[in-house]
This record gives sequence, C-alpha cells and structure tokens, in this order.
Amino acid sequence: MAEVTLRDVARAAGCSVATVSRVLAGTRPVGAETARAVRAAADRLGYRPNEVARALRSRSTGTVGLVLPQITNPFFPSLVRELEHALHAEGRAVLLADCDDDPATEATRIAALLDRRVDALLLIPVDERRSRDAVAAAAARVPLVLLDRGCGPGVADSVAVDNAAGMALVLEHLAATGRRRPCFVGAAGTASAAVERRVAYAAGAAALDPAAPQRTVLGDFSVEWGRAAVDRIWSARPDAVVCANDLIAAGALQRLRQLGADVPGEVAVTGFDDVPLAGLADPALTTVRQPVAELAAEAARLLAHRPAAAPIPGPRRPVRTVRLAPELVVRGSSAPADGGSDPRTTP
Amino acid sequence: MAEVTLRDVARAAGCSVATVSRVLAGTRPVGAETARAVRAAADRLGYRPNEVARALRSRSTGTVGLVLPQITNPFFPSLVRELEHALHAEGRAVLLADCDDDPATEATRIAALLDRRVDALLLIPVDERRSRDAVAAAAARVPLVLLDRGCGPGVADSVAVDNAAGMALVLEHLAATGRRRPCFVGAAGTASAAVERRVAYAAGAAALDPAAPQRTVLGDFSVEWGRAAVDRIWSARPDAVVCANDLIAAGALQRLRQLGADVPGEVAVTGFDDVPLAGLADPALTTVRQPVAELAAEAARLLAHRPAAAPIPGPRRPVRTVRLAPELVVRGSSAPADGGSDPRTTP
DNA sequence: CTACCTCGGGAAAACGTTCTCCGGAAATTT
DNA sequence: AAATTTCCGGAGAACGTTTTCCCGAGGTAG
Repeated sequence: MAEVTLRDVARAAGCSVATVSRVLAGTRPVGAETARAVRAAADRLGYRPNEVARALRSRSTGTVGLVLPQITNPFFPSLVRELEHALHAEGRAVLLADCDDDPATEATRIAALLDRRVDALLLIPVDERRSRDAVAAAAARVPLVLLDRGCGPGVADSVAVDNAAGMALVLEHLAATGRRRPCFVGAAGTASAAVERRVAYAAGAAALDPAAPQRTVLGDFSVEWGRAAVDRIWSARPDAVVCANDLIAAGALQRLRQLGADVPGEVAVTGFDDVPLAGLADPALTTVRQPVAELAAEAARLLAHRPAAAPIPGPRRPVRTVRLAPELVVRGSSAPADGGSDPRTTP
Repeated sequence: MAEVTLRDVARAAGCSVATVSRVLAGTRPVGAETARAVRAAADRLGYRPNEVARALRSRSTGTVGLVLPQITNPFFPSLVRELEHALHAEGRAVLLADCDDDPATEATRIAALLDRRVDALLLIPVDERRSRDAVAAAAARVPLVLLDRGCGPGVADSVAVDNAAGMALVLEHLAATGRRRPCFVGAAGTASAAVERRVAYAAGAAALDPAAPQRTVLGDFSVEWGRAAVDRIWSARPDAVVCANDLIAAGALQRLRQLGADVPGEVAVTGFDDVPLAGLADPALTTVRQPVAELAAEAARLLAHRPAAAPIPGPRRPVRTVRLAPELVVRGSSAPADGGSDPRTTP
C-alpha cells in the first residue's frame, strides 16, 4: 500500500501501462470502455502519479525557483504570496531560496536550483552589478524573469514598477500641497531601485524648482539609516523628507518624533513600496504603492510565454521589459500643513 | 553541451558509468588513478548530477515542503529565513506553500507536495482542529514537524515556544511595574497559540490577584481587531492591555493614541512574538520574543532524526514535543508610570 | 478482392541515476 | 603452491513515467 504505480493500476484495470498513462494524461484518445475501467481502478487504488518519474521522463519538473535577497524585507512577503498563488494555479511548485543579501550566496542558490532542474527562475537580484554574471549564466539555461530590480541591460526579461513615475507622483503631490524645500533620503549602491529612485528624484526636484539647492543623502534601505539620515539633514529644516522606501521613512519618522518635529505640520515624510507597516506608522505614511498582484501576474505571464530554452543558442532573443504604473497613497504623514484633509487619505 | 551526463563523463574518463557514479558519490572506494581521471573529466566537462534522476533512483528528493498559513503574517518571514538556511546547509531545498489561511487550500498544497515526493514536511497548521485530518494523513506518509502551532495531541512532532511561560513573563513584569488592572485582548478560535495564550493569561492573572475581575475580549490576530478591541475595553480604564500578539498590540496602540490615552503613563501595552514592527511602534512595544533561530534549528534537528517513513506502519512511535523558552523584551510601551527607566529597555 | 487508412492497444525504449551482481587480478592465508 | 579473501571495475537491472514504434481489426475506397 506504500506506493501505487502505473503498473498496479494497469494490472487492476486489465490493460497495459501505456494505456493507463494515456488515459490519465489524456495524451491520446482511448476507447471509452477501457478509459472508464482505468479511471475506476486508479481511483480505487488511490493512484497518485510520481512527479519525480514524470519529471525525469518528460524533462520538465513543473517547478519554478524563486530567488530573493532577504525574505525579511517587508516588501517581499506579499510578492512571494502572489507569486506562489499564480504559480500554484498553473500546477507549478515553488522552490524558495533566500540569499541573505549576499551575491555569493545568491550564486550558490541559483546553481542548486538549476541542479534540481527547475523549469524556470524568478529572481530578485541582490545587486545590479554583482549579481550579473550568475544571472546571465542562469538565463542561458532556463527561462528567467527578473523582478522588482533590474540587472543590467539585456540580461533577461524583467518586470518592475516604474520607479521614476512613482517618484514623480510624490514630488507632484508635495508641490501641490505647498512643500517647497524637499530633501531626499536615498540608498547608495547599484541596486536598480536605488538608482532609479534617486535619479528620478533629482530630475523631478530640478524640474519643479531649478533654483532650489538639491539636498540628498545616501545610505541603505534600512530603518537605521532613516534615523541616522534625519540627523544629517534636519539642521537644514526641510519641509519634506522624501525617502527611497518605507523602511527609511519609518526610521525618519521615528527620529523626527524624537526630535520633537511636527509631522506633517512642520515637515512631510514620504516612503515608497507601501509595505504593511506604512499604514501603521504614526502618522500613517504617505507612500507609493507597488502593484504587487500585477507584478506577480505579469511575471508568471512572461514565464509562460518564454519558449523553453533554445535547443541551439541561436540569435539572442530580445529581452522583454515590463514597467507597471505605481499608485500614490496619500496618508497622514504628508497632510497639508493647513490641516485641510486630502480626500484620498486612508486611515 | 546542453546536458552532460554520467555517460559522457564515463566516456571521457575511459571507464564505466558505475565507476563514475562511485567516484562522484564516494559510495565505494575506487582506485586512486581512476578516481583522478574521473574527477578531471567531470570537471572539464562541467558535469552536474541530475537531481531528478538521482531522486527517482534513490527514492529521496532532498527536498522539504514548508507549508504555512500566510507568508504575509510578519512573524513568518524570519522563521522562513532561518528554516531555509538550516535546510540549505544540509543540502536540502525548500518547496514553499502558502495556504491563504484556509484549511482547504492547505490540504491541497500538502497533497501537491506529497505528489512531488518531498522527503519531509515542515508545517505551521492553519487551524488546530480543521487542519488535523490533512496533517495526520501527511504525517503517516513522511516525517512531519509542526511549527509554532500544535495540531491536537499525538498527531506529529512539534516545536513551539512556551506560550504559557511567555505570558507569565508579561504578567510578572506588569505586576512588578505596578500595573494592577490588566485586561487581555486575545484571539478566538482553536489555533493553539490563541488557546495557550489566553489560558495562560487567565491562569496568571488569577494567580496575581484572585479578587480582580477578569477582563478579556477575543477577536483574531489582526491590527484591525486590536483597534476595535480598544473601543470595547477602554471604558473600564485598564492600566495595562495585554495583547495576544504584536499585530493586535500595534492596532491597540494606534487606537489608544487616537483616543488621547497616555501610553505608557496611563496604560501599558504589551504584545507577543517580537515582529520587526514591534520595535518601530511609538512607543516601542514591550513584547515576548520567540527564539526564531532555535525554533528553526530544533525543527531541522527533529527532521534529521526522524527515521524515514516506517516500512510497515508499526506501533505508533511516540511524538516528540519541544517547547522553547521565550524572552521578555521590555520597551517603552510598558515603562513604569513613574518614568523610571527599565535597564532592559531597548531603543 | 485488394489496398489503404484509422483506431485502439501493447511491447519496449528511453530519461540519468544508483546499486546489485559478477568476474578477474592481486594480496593474503593455509 | 593452493585456497581464500580483498580490491577494482564493468554489465545491467532497477526507479516510474512518457512516448515511439508496431500490430491487428475493422472500415472505406478503388
């Protein structure tokens, strides 16, 4: 009773293994009579196909590797969730790999997944530059879609939010609510989200007021940096602190409160990503929401449409890049100083 | 160049497939000369064993299924991370399944993982009662360890924090800092963490002051419920709100602030789990830290020591239950009303 | 009546490992 | 010196599918 195989079902149904396989996989028409008998037998014995054997024979494991920098980054869980659901809906399973924010670990994990013969990889690269080689190598072996962050031009298909558009939304909102002396707290390094957001800020701020001095400080995507950054900029008394993500913003908010600053009266604070804690901060954080569900759906779609590994490494197929529109979520942390409530404000 | 197999290596090394396998798997001593030749050939060709074929033949996929209720619950990511690292360190890969907090989905996911022939399952059950059948069935087929939440007595090995001890730490701390009229905001339902925490609260509160009336309200483990709960209890003016987890506590804190209550001066608030946002709340949340790394290590250890599925379903092996000691993390939300700072306070 | 399809079904060859036999050579024992 | 053990290595059978052949029966067309 330990393991019911095709042979057992065949024996019970009084036909050959091939026939059973055909009935169950629906791979070729089979006589109605036999089909019923087979299905009955399979049912009665509680047959469950061995996915491993199937994978070996058909050279497809029905498995997708999901590689991400750090599952503890609060932006990822909801993304993982959506991806898991999208893939499971197609009958594919998800092999998860956490890279500890380390490119070397990332390379190891990718190799392990390839050894396991994943059909495809979904990958959020740790670093735009230092992840490139491993990613390019992997992309040559299986369909691969980059998520959320890019990895150099032409390396692989990718899906991400339009960071520039998001930053523009923030700046526009701040300008519309009378903020005139914004200041940017970003992340250094070559991670594409970091780069795109700081470039977009610089461009947008300059467009709004070419005369204003640009005040920008760079650290990493952490709460600690948010706290530290405030100490570096508060002396200039900005009336808005634009942060490169919600973690930074949460840290900034905390420190500003400690310093006795009035948010949003004296200074507005904005984030990026709309992670769960954004709504819980006090005041609740105005931020840019990433369309997580669409991101996941689009990634799954790209995978499905990526014709399996080319038999001969022919002319490099052009990579596809999808940019999704973000949405501004206005909350208390950027309410107009005059106290007028924005209709879009969420509790 | 698409796929280097044992045969290719054997051909290149001038020996048989069996020998190559033996050298590479170190499964039987092989002549030094041949071994070198084989390794050289494997190296030169860039041979990588096909894990799928290996799995089929050796009846072990080197894969563990990780099934959890909702990856978006902020307590899980760090647990997932630790588990992933512990398992990858043993060369096992993690198949992730998210159940959307639904027992039916959970059953589906478990079945899918079993079809994929996972070597073992790590499972955080959605619900103590409604998950039981599926879990018991799975436990009969592969080694299975329950994490964080139980699933009825004798169903499977389990590892969890000692919720009673954690709740006792909280009550003791509150009593020591002069709180006399605590009130409990818990979660209804049969999830074991919910049950254990509310039972422990009731027991502990009664022990501290048998005369005091027990004030307890029950909802679920969400921020929204935390907010709503405050409206139900604030009229009784408790001097401490003990919450069943950090999400509830975060909601409670938020609502109390809206109501103009002074935390911690007028009322202390405590949580449970020590999720990342606990430290970010204002004031930072006093809570009970779960020893996540130990939890993961212990779970991995149980898996490793669980002798693979018994060939004959012999006498039910007694299940092992591990309870780990929690740690109280005192932060601002329960600072003594007199303003005296607790030495253990963390920023 | 012969020739040619179609249709349902079986035998058996893959897929890439691991592992059990087996056999010969060398080393050890009697 | 014969008998036994040890050591290396190869042939080939699994593992449980899918898929390619091939075959016979029945139908239709020439």
